[in-house]
Amino acid sequence: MRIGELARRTGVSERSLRYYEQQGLLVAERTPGGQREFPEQAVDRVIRIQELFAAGLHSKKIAQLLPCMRDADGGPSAIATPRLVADLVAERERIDRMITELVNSRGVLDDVINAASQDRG
Amino acid sequence: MRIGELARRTGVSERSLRYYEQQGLLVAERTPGGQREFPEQAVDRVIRIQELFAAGLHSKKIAQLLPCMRDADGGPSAIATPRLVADLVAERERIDRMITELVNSRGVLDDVINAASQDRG
DNA sequence: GTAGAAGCTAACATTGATGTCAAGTTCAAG
DNA sequence: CTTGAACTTGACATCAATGTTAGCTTCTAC
Repeated sequence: MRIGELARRTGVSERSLRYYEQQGLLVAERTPGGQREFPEQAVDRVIRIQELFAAGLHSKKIAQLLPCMRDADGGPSAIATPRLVADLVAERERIDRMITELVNSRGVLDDVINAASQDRG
Repeated sequence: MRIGELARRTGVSERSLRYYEQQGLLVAERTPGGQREFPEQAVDRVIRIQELFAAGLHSKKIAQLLPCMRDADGGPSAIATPRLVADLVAERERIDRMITELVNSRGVLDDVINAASQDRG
């Protein structure tokens, strides 16, 4: 599919998709005229890329990580190096702390929202 | 306490603490010489501010939110307006989506880490 | 072949919290 | 009083993903 459809189907801007390709996170064929042709599988991949961005990973690390993920259509095409594994373990710890913080913040918002709705009966 | 101690005890840089005060997130007395004097309670508050930042709230929204939180030492000093409540509900939904994404990403990292460690037995 | 939608590259802007540096002031202890 | 640590304000820099614009090209359908 071309970039417009991918953008529509993932909710990610064309600008970002081009950026992802530039960073090596997406691979696209090119038509003779030079337009990008993404595989169907790109939809899932974009969604996972977004999740990893949301988790605070930088594009460089995501680029290293992606080949080691098992895709919908098969096993991973690479195994993480020990160095990468160490990085990922650190990221995982960071994500765990982040989740804790998010849960706490969610609780704070809950309190404030509940206090207000209770105040107004 | 002065800013250095607060920075040490919260792990937040002095730069950020000054920024928080400027944004109305922290209130500090001043010594006759003009130095900030933070109350003991600022430690908890800074930690909660950091959590809210981590949750993706902007300083402006946090500033609105803070007076409505119940502090360690008492009830809330304000009740959220309906407008603010609507905002907070939206933020809460965003946080929920964010947690979901984080959990997914954590799973991806787990897979890659496990695949590597298993590969090396 | 032509019109309009969709795509391309490239460059510049934005955002928002935080880092950093400079030049000067205050504080605490001898 | 003096010295050094701690503090002040202000300005400028950074980061990384994304927005925006401009000028040009390709594709699709008639």
